[in-house]
Amino acid sequence: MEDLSHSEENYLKAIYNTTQGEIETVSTNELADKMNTKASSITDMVKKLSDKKLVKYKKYKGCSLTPEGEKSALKVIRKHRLWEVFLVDKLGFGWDEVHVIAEQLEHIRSVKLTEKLDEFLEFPKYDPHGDPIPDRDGNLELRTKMVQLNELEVADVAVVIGVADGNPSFLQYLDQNKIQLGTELKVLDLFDFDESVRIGMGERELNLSKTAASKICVERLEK
Amino acid sequence: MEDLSHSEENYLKAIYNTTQGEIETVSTNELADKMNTKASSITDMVKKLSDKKLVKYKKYKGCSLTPEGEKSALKVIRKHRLWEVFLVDKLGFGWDEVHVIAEQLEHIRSVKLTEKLDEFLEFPKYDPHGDPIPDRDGNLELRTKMVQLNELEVADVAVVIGVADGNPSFLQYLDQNKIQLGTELKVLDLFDFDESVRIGMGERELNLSKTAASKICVERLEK
DNA sequence: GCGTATTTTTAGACAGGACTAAAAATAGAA
DNA sequence: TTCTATTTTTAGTCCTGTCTAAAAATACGC
Ligand SMILES: [Mn+2]
Ligand SMILES: [Mn+2]
Ligand SMILES: [Mn+2]
Ligand SMILES: [Mn+2]
Repeated sequence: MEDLSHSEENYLKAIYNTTQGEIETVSTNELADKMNTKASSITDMVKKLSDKKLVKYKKYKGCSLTPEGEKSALKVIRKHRLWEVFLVDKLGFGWDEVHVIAEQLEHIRSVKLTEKLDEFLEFPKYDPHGDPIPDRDGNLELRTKMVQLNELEVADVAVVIGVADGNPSFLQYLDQNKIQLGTELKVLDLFDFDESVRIGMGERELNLSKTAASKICVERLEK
Repeated sequence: MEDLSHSEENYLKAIYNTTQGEIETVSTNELADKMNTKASSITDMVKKLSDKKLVKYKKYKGCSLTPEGEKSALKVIRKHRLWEVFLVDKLGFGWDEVHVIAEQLEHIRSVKLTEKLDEFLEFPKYDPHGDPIPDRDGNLELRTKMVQLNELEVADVAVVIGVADGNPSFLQYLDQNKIQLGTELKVLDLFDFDESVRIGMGERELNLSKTAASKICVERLEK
C-alpha cells in the first residue's frame, strides 16, 4: 500500500495495456519493446513488483497484474486521462500533444488533487482520444459497441468514438483529414486488393488505408 | 542546458531562497537543515551543480547561485507559483494545502504547458501567498513597499500583501482569524514587554504575538 | 597563539533503476 | 527426439542520490 515510484507505475501501466482483452499474459521481450528498454530491466522490475504482490510472474512464462496491481494501474490511468482532458479542454492543447505531458502528470501524488480535477472538468467520461476514464474506485466502462472502421460493411453508417493509436503523427493525419471524435461517416467502398476503404463524411469523400482504418474506432449507427 | 533532475531543481530552489536579500552565501549545514537532509548530501550535490556551472562553491565557504543557476531556479519557482494559483483559484484548494502539491508539479517539464497555464490563469502577478511570479524570462518584481506587520507604528494603516511563512499551521491560524491577502488593518497598540501588537480590522480587534506579526507582510496605506 | 568545539568534507556503503554480456531455458525444425 | 535459434534470466557494472562514520578544516574562547 505504500507509494510506488514513477518507474513502478509506468511498468504497471504498460502491463495493464498489453494484457487487455483475451491476452492474459505479456512476455518479457514484448514489454521491453513497448517500454523502450531492455529485457533484463523488465525481469528485474517484474520480480520486484511480484514481491510486492502487484504482478503475477512465473520465470520464462511472462507476467500479468494481480487485482491489487490492476487497481494501482487504473489509478495511474485515471490521472493520465483526466490530465489529458484538462490539457485539451482547458489549456487548448491539441490531442496529439497531450500524451507526453500526461505521462509526467499521471505520477503526481494527491488523491484530493485528482478528485478536485475531476470535479473541475465536470466528471468527464472519456479522454480526448475516446478512452474511458476509470472512476475513483477503478471501475472502467467497457466499450462493447466499439468496432474498428475496417470491420464495417459497405453502406454502414458510424460515428468515430476513439483511436487505437495515440501516436502524434497518426493524430495529426486525422486532423488534416478533419476526422475527430464525433465525426459521422458512411462506408462507400471496400477494396479487396489492399483492404483499403472509401468513406464519405457529409460532402467529403476519403480513401483510408487498412492501417489507418484499423486505428479508427467507431460505433455503428442505425442507417 | 540539459534537463535537471527533480533533486537538482530542489537544491537550486533552496539555495535561491536562502540567499535572497543581503545574505549572499548559504552554508552547508544551513542548507541541510532547510532541505531535511544531511550535510554530506549537500556537499555532494553542490559539487555536482558547481561542475555544471549552476552554483558557485568554495570548499568550507558555502555556496550561491551563478546567473545560470538563478535562471534555472526562477523557472522552477515560476512553475511552482503558477500551479499554486491554479490549485487555489481553479480547483478551490486552501492556501495552506497547495505548497506540497506544487512541490511536485513544479518539476513537470514542458515550456508550452507553463505558458498555456499562465495564459489560462490570466497572467497572475502573485501566488496565493502574495509571492511574485517570475515572468517567462525570469524577471521578478521587487516588493519594495513590503514591511513586516511588527515594524509598523501605532495608528498606521496597512493592507496584507503576503506571508513570510508558508507553514500550513500558520496559514490556518490566519484563516481562523480571518486574515487574508487584501485584509486592511490598523495598528491599535504595541506592547513593549512581549512585542505583541493589537490590530483592528473593521469592527474586529485582535492581538498578535511578535512571532505571528513578523510573518505577516503588509504595505502601509495613507492614513 | 593554543586547544577545543563545530562545521564541512571525504570515504565507503547502499538502494533504485538501467545496461551489457554471458548463461540458461524454451521453442521449433528436421 | 535432438539440435539450433530465440527468449529469458543472471551476473556484474554503472549512475544518481542518499546515508553513516571518520577525517580534515575552521572558528573561537582563553
Ligand atoms: Mn509515466
Ligand atoms: Mn489518451
Ligand atoms: Mn520540489
Ligand atoms: Mn507560494
